[in-house]
Order: sequence, then C-alpha cells, then structure tokens
Amino acid sequence: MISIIYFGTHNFSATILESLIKSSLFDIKLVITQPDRPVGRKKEIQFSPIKILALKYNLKIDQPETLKNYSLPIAADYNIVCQYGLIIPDSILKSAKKSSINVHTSLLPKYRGASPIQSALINGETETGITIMMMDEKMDHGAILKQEKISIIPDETYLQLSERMSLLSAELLIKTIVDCLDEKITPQEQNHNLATFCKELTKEDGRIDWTKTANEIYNLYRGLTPWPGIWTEWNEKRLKLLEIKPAVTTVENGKIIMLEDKIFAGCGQNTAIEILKLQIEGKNAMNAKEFINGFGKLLSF
RNA sequence: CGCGGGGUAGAGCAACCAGGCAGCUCGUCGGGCCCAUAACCCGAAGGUUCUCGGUUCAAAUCCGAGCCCCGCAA
Repeated sequence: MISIIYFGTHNFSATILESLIKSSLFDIKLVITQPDRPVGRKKEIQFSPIKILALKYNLKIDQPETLKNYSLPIAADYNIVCQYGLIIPDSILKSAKKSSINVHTSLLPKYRGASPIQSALINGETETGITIMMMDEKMDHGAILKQEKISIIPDETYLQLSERMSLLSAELLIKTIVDCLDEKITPQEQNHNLATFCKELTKEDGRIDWTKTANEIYNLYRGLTPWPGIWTEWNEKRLKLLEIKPAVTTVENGKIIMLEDKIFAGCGQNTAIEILKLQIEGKNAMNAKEFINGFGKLLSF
C-alpha cells in the first residue's frame, strides 16, 4: 500500500480524504489538521471536518499550532496537502519519501492563493479547474502533475461548484498518485509569468459596491455564498442579501423599490438586481414578501 | 462574564423611551363583483404581548431574574 500523511482542515479537503480512505489503495499513517478553534458567540470548541472524519475512521491525528519547529514523527511515501491553512516548511515537504503533493482548485498558474474558486466566480470566469502539483518552498508554485478543466455553470454558487470540484479533485488525485508510481508523469514547470493571485476572503469583501453592474454584483454573490456573504448598509444596520439574481428592470442607482412582492435594487450602468431573500442585523432571515409586509410602509422613498 | 439587536395573531412588523381600548401589511375563513382571477369591494375569526417575580388603581410598556433567536467579533 501507498503510505500517506494527509494535511487538511476544511470541508473540501474532507471530501478528498474520505475518497482516499474509501479507495483502499492508501495507508494513511497520520492526519495533520489545525488545532480546534473556538467558534460562534459562545466560543464553543469545534472540531474541523478533517478531525471529525479522522476520528470516525480511527486515524492518527496531530494538531500542531504551527509547523515552524515541527517534525513529522514518521515519514510516508507522499504528503498530501489540501486546504490545510498553515504554512508547511520546506523541511517537512522534503521529508516525504517520494514527494509532497498539493491539490489546488484553479488552473495554475492562474489564481494562486487562498480563494481560487471564489475568485474565479467573482471574476465571472466560465471555466476553472483543478491542479495536482508538487509542492516547493513557494506558495502554489511547484511543478504541475495533472490538471483538469471544469466549466462553470452560469448560475452556480461557491457551494455547488466547490462540491463538484471536490469529487473531481479526489478522482484526479488518486489517478495522479497511481500514475506517478508507474512513472507515467513528467512534472511540468508552471509558466510563472502568467501567475495571478487571490487573497484570503474577509467579511469586508462582501460589502456591495452599488456602482458595479448587476452582473458584477451577482458574480460577487455567487463567489461569496454562503460565506462570507454579501451585504450593504440600511438604516445604519447591516443588511445581508442572502439570495439575489439579475433583474431585467431598471432602477435608479443606489435606490431600492418594491413592486408587489418583489424587491429591486439599482446597480451601476442602469442595471438592477432582484433581492429574493435577506436578513437585517439582529433579525432572522426573511424573503422579499415578508420584508415588504413588515417594512414596506416604513421606507421613505 | 467580549460588543450589540430582538421575542407582540399563521408570517413580517408597529405601539415600549413618556404606563391607560394591543394596531398595520399579508395570509386564513365567509360573502360580493367578474367570462375569469393570485386583482378589486364588504365582513369575520385568530393574542397568556417568551417565562417567572416585583412596582402600580392600571404593565406589551417600568424594575429584577431566567430561557430562546440573530448580527458583529473570534
């Protein structure tokens, strides 16, 4: 069996780990995931999806706060890294008997960095992809082992695209490792001149700039749903827009109008979006009709 | 004890600050109008105002304790 040490933390990564487990080709010697973090208003400790999975399958787990002075207790054929979230020193990468491999959710060298799927959606790309690569000392910089394109469906949001990509990634990763063992793959160095980068997302990225067009705002919504979500200010309160779509009507820029049970908001260049579901700070989520029933006559336009 | 908003009819809200018949939009039910309708007109039902205690002639409203929901932060 092929031995593996797996580095990961989030949901996407968990789907891949589960596929590796179920394939029965691998001996997963150790799972490295981020320490348990306090989450939510009550700061309850929550396990990462990877930890939950590892516990379920009785895998060994380690959760170092940082890998800076960490050394792996054992070595494996491959270190597999996906959505781990902490920097892995070169010494650990090089400690793999064969190599350290990363699953990256873009067509490298485009979209190096922390939010490749979201950024592709936000930029209105019609296709993106998955890259299986060898890791080196620089972020998302190593030689490419395998790459596969995936087309982006016009209305899909992060959650849906990410779900599709995770299944494909798992397949591609397994295929890559098998091909590597058979020495069927020649790593291809990336064309570093074409590299683009994307940052880690924050809530502030979800603030709507109403001078942008309806399509741009819709793409932002698609990329940032469900987290961190898009929002704007209303009556000095944060107003989250939970579900929107581009509208065919025209509304004065920056204004909100209500027609029967629909809400429209004016965006840049005479475009508009329809708001289907929203949430005011401190309140539960509500749909457009509920909002109009309760707040409609309070608005002074 | 991190900061803040909230709990009122089936839904979403108002009334609370400054105590005095609990109201609005929608939904539901009944009737009318109409070729017809989710449209329009008339009418009705539906409330332990989250819980417990206190103040008061009188509490949705003021005071105290508790439970629950949510936004921020992490």
